Amino acid sequence: MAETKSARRGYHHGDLRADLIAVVRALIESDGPDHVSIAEAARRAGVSSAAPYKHFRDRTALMNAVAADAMDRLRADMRAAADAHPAGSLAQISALGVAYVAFAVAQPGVFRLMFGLTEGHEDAPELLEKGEATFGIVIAAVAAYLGVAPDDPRAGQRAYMLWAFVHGHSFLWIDKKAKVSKVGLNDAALIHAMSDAVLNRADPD
Amino acid sequence: MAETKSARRGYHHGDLRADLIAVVRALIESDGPDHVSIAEAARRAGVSSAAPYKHFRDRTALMNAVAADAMDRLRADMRAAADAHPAGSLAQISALGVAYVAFAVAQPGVFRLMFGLTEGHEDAPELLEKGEATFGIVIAAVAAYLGVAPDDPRAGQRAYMLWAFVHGHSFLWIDKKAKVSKVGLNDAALIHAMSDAVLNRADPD
DNA sequence: TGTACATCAGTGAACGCGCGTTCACTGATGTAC
DNA sequence: TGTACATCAGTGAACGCGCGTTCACTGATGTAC
Repeated sequence: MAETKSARRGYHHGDLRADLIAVVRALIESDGPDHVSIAEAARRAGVSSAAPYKHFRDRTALMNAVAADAMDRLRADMRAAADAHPAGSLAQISALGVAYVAFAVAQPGVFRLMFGLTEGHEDAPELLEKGEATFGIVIAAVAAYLGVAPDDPRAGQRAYMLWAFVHGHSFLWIDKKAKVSKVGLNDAALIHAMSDAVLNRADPD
Repeated sequence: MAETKSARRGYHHGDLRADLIAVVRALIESDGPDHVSIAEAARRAGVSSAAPYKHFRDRTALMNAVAADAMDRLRADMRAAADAHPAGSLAQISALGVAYVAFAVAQPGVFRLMFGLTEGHEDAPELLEKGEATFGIVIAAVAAYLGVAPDDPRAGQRAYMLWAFVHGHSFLWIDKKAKVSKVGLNDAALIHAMSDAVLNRADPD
């Protein structure tokens, strides 16, 4: 939040737009993306229920802004994870998966907003683009590991297989549909084993 | 539906309970699980908005009944897929994955209801049990393939890896977050490649 | 075969609620002169 | 440095809406005799 509520002075808010995004993020985590109301967000920001409409056309626009912001943060996390390991190493690829799952577990509500079938995503091609840019990091790392060009279909296929796996693992976890502890492996070991299996064995061709 | 609306005669409905479940299933597919209202369901069943409360304690109970019903159908689909192939074959394991994804794609709304973080699932341990029974089919098939006992941790681990993969693949697909066509492999080939990789290569231990 | 009655699946009207959004407005701010 | 003014981020009251749920009721059905 740009300013705490108590720090707000006078008629103008300061940076209501940024504050609303922060407040909505918090609401999404506590209530779920579908139960967030603009009215409640305005209340939390200490502002009338009509004020948000000065910054966002409607509810959908606000939610999309939160999702776009989150996509940027996810990409930054993964970028950082990739940069922490040698390019083209298996460790780098595992680290990308670990970062993805960590993001989902730390911010499950926002993760659901980004990757669920959310109303208004059809009209926000920018979101899909941001998502593809993030996936591009994975493709590049996989291509480097395999020693092929990034546009080689094999890189895209293996990267997709890994993405689907960490995506499913994330959702099973945050939706409480599988007790991860039951599997008897920690997260990182599971992701590492999967990366190894997919990259050294998968032969779909 | 037990009776079509037009076939309904007189004061009593016939089998409102079953009809409501069918109507809600249809509403879930068209509007999404979170946008289903009891009022609308009652309207579609040709009944007053208070009638559903004779059969379900509240909205959550109705939704849970739909989810439980769907879990049974998913398990039956997977049972049938398993029975169509030799026990312990790779084809059997792939077929289980294909059946899972097919269910998700055919009934995305209900799939989301079953596997999303739905309100009231905490209080429906029966759902978790049904889910675990379904997953048990996969564990058994994997154990047979690996030639280990079903309670061998390796079977559970490999089965979970495969589950997470088809789960993620399903959600990316139905949530329109990845263009499956882009990967350049069809569904069955992708799942087969994954099963092969995980079962013949993964060495987490 | 006929009647009395208990059961309970339906009705329909009502409740309180919170929502998204619109509207004419007001007052704080920054800039041009 | 001081003043006039345009801008526009806020207000607060109002709207229409559909929801979940409750309530006292009514009438169809099946069973006991």
